[in-house]
Amino acid sequence: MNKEPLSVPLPTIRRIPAYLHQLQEFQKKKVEWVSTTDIAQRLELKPIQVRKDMAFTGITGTPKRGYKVTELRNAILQFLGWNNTSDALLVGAGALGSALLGYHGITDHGLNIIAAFDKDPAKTDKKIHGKEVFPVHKLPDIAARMFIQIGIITVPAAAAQETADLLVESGIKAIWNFSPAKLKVPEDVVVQKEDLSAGLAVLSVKLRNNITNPKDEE
Amino acid sequence: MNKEPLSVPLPTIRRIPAYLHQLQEFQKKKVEWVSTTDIAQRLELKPIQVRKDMAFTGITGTPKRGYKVTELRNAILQFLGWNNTSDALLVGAGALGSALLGYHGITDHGLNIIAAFDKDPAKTDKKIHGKEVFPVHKLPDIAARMFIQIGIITVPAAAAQETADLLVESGIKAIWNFSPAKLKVPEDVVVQKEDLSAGLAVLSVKLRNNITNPKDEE
DNA sequence: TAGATTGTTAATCGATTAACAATC
DNA sequence: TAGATTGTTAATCGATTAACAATC
Repeated sequence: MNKEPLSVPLPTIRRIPAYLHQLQEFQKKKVEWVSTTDIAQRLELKPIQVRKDMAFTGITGTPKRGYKVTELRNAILQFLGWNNTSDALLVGAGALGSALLGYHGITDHGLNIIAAFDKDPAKTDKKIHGKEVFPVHKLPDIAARMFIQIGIITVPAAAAQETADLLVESGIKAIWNFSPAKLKVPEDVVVQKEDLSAGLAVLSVKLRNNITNPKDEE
Repeated sequence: MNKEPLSVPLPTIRRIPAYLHQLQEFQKKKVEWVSTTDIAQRLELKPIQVRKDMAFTGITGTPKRGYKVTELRNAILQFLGWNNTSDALLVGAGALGSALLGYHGITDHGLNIIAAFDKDPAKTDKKIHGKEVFPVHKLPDIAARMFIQIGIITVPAAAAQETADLLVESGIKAIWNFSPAKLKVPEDVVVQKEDLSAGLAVLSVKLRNNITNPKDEE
């Protein structure tokens, strides 16, 4: 049954980086053991949920003491594949693309952006935050030569599908899509859509509810 | 029972901007009627799910024909409160903050970033993408005078809580938090955490699964 | 008209939470 | 030791999906 690894619930996967963040804080403070009660309190979650999530990393704790901080951290890095960084290419050197190029700490998340691409000649053949920006026609060659697996799309919606097609042709196997467009890709390519507007929608609705029903703390 | 408005499922709220995007595409093409089958197909969702979600906007369709594009679009804008834009302030004029300042189309999402703030004097008293960047000590006065309700945090994790405190003191009621820190705020302030690392974690796990189990398309 | 699509009610599925025995 | 915390099994909750009568 090759479906086993996929069976980790999506909400669990999404919470795991927050656990990692906490564990790194504990590690900085030289704390050796941590309980799910500690972690849950900091993240405003229920201890039982943290415990259930932790189980997916394969680490077992010890009753009364909790988990070893370092061991748990390493297990999470392993689980996410963030212990060694993967190379990635970014297409679309606009405002958002530049931000990702300049985002230190993205390497802590297992990603190393090698270079950027843009079809606007005004943006190419210079560096943004120390990364070279190439004309987009150079992408297939560079991607293939370096066996890049991950592509990041930060182009406008209208250009997103053609960008995805180009990445796929160039051998990319995973796309981090920051455009609002739904991408069509072959089944062996995974896409993760990062949708700011979804988050903003939640904020908008929460704000409206809070104004309409003050003190509604449930 | 004042809990009623909150009872819209969170996943529904997150999907709604994607529906809006599709409806605007249809509107551009001068399409008058749209069915949930159409929308679902474009977003790779089930029609029944789209129909269930639409019900929360209060709009009813007509059997055999579907929904009126314009009517549905307006209902969604109304539902999200994106029909008139709210003013917002942004704190942290680094790479990500600059990106948000330069992000056209954020006004389509009901947000109008009035100004930015930073505590680094090197970044202040100039404009980024046409928006003034002020020293952070000027925030309370500007926020109060303009009755700003929304604050955007794009500072590093270490400075996130103090930024949140400042925003709250200045009368902000909603915080869009792009830092990995969990913020403590009074109960009448809503926080939406935007967590890139959660998305990247999902991508990492999907990629690993796809490599380990090729052809696993389910 | 016939067929596609809606809205509603019920069934299923999956994630969260609770309960509790085991234990360092 | 006593008490806190783990891991497991069961119960609950909420969202998704299915079924289907109503209908333009």
